[in-house]
Amino acid sequence: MLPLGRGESGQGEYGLLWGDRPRPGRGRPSGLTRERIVAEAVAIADAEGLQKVSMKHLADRLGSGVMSLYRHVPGKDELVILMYDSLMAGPVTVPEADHWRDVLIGWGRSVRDLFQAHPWALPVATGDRPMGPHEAGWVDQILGRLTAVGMPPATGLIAVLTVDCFALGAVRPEIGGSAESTADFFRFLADPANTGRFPHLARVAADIRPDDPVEDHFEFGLHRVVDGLQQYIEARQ
Amino acid sequence: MLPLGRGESGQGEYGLLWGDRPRPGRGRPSGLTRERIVAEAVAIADAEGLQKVSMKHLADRLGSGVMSLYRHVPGKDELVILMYDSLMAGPVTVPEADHWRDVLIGWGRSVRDLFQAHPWALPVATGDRPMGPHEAGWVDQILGRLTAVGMPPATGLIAVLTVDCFALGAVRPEIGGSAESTADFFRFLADPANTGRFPHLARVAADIRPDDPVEDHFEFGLHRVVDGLQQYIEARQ
DNA sequence: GATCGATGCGTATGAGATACGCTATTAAGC
DNA sequence: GCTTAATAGCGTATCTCATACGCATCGATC
Repeated sequence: MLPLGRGESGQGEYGLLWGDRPRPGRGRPSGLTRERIVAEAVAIADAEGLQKVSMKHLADRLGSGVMSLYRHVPGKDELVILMYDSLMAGPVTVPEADHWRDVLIGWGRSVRDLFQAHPWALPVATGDRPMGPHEAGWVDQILGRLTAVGMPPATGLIAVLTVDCFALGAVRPEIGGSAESTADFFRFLADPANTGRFPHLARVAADIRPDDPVEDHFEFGLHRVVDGLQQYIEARQ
Repeated sequence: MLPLGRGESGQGEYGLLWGDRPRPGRGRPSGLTRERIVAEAVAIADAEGLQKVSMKHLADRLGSGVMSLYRHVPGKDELVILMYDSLMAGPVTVPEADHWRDVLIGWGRSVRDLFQAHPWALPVATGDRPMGPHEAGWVDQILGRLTAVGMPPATGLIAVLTVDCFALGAVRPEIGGSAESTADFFRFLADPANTGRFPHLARVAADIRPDDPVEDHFEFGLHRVVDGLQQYIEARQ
């Protein structure tokens, strides 16, 4: 959560996230819409990477002129913010559960799934950005699910934050071709030439086993985090 | 960990991270060095943000021509990778401790401190990048500290990864002017106009207290993560 | 001192974001 | 129907950047 800028107050240029744009009566109706622009930009980023989202490329895809886009979004930076927030439109998909523990596990996996589907969004998420309405909606929904199974709201918020933070940090190695790279790295460490340089890493690399938790460290970590939260909560009751 | 590219094998352009460059006997000795370039780039990013690190700006600071830089780094993208890895040169600063628990806590705080000092590095860390030698060195050192106080190496690795992931995800709200923004956000939620839109968040916002864990959610989460790890490890013994 | 191999760097190129201003289009009011 | 105001679409120009290319320069080696 960073600058908010609802309406024209605050950061100004971020009013685009929260501001309700009035429907104009007069004037030419717009063929382009912000929604269409943002959706197409997300499609490009998903398929070709965020780097390939240029105003020109985007305009070509939409069959419009480059400068037309600026009638609907203030600039490229703001577009990226809108792209990110748009990912969290729609309902959170967390399986039904009777215990908050399982809700949190499901939430962590949802976050992972989101970033796996849109790898470009991870650096955006960790950059300086305002919290958008769709993101807030997601958090609100998951909070609702937690309170519905008996968790106090304030506790729910901190729990959601903690799981969210872990998921955000842990999803990077899950993205793209990292699995092979990790294996590559361990092979590299096993090479005698490098054993001396990183002795402790080399020792681990030497006796890694297929059933080792490193192999699925997202699930491993997720359960440890939830365990830790459970221990805290139960101790307070 | 992504493409490694040690030497010329693998990704090619990332050989710059691991490759030992030969000292040339002949030819003009270089006034510029990769180290100086990277250090100056880091200084710019720290002071003005990563966006302001342009080859021109950098060259001006170094008193050299723009194209001279390309004799020492292949390009801008690679420079950023080098900048990131350079942050982890030098020893890890984790206080002495007798129990692995405190080592992990100290490690988590070190990671936080690093990104607080260099906020631009967070999106770099979460982007697609190879693991560099300095980063590997950091992990190796902390692994050594853990094994020194009796933790099995394989367990140590997964524990370090888990804490690292949490810290990486949790450090963003700690950066820059986020504290005020969070407060702003809660004020926003308290506004009756928004209560209906995010009912659960609004309820929490209404009764947040100064001593609430949300106020220092990094420390809170860090301890929960380590609690969870401890529970797992003790259960296996 | 001649040579070779590396560095320093000016210039040119091309991509990208975006300010400006003109034109086209439509609803509202007459 | 005609005028007018408000808005969308967008071509052009400009500015910032990264970087390919090639020449000039410099020093250690021979």
